[in-house]
Amino acid sequence: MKNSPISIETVKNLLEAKGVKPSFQRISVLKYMLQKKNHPSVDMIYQNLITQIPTLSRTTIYNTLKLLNKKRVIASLSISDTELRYDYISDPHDHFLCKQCGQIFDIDALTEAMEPKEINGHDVHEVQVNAKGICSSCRAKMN
Amino acid sequence: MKNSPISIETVKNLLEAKGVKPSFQRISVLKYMLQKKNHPSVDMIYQNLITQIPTLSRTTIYNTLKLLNKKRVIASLSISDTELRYDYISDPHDHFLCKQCGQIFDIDALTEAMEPKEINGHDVHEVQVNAKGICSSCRAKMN
DNA sequence: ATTTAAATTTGTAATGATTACAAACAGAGA
DNA sequence: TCTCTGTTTGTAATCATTACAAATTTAAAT
Repeated sequence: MKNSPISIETVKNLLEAKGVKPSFQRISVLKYMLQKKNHPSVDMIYQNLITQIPTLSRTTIYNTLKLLNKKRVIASLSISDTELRYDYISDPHDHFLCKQCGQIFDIDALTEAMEPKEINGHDVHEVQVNAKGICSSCRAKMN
Repeated sequence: MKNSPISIETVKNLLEAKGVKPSFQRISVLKYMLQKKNHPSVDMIYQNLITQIPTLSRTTIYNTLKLLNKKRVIASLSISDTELRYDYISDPHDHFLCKQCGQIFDIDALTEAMEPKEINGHDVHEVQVNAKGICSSCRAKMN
């Protein structure tokens, strides 16, 4: 999980382009996601940012993620049994969740551009493909 | 959501075939799922069965679903943001969740038998394809 | 049938993620 | 500076799920 350095300015522009007023907290949350690329939970974000923003509230993370989700900057992943995870919206791809360590990995889309707008008369807004199992690193440790 | 009548005996045999001791509560839970085909939450099952089994405990539903899941009789669906839903394991198919009413519909598999055993070195145990949007019935009501 | 052991069910308390809500705060304009 | 609006914060409430131990049921053995 290497960190890609990303400037505040870049994140700020990104938020403005999506119609989100770029507050310090919002920039921090999105910057974290863009750099870590780790499909974080609310708590992963909170635990990391609280070291830099001592006054940060968990509620702000919830508010921010809900807003960014509504503005289609990030997607919420219903892949874990216990908590929502979030992902910056970029090229289409699928996800693999390790049931052992909880890490989520990007994987190539398992099927070609499957984005029907309608199924059986229902309006389709999104389709997510979730694989689950044991990641290579955890399998190695199990020997 | 029409109820297919299913005999106790049928459910009992099904459980035994999967190595699950067919207690009254377990039969009741699985019979409910087979008849309703509604991908229920714990609470949906509980609210229905409590009318027939006044002593029923929610914990029993949790225990039963966990056991049936382990024995591969049912699958747990991470599709709702708020609660786990469960589905009897039969022919491969995908799911559509209505974000308005919360109903889950079976849909034809969006892609052909996509069950890789390995992706990027990770062991894959299961793949779920989840569509979300607004169901036809809810859309009609929104006019 | 009685006794015993094991498995199942039940009820209550704890945990943990998320939401509700109102007070505190910050920034933009007049 | 004052005011208005939007943002952030902290606390309390809610809700799904799990932990756990007591009570009950079942099956086996005598």
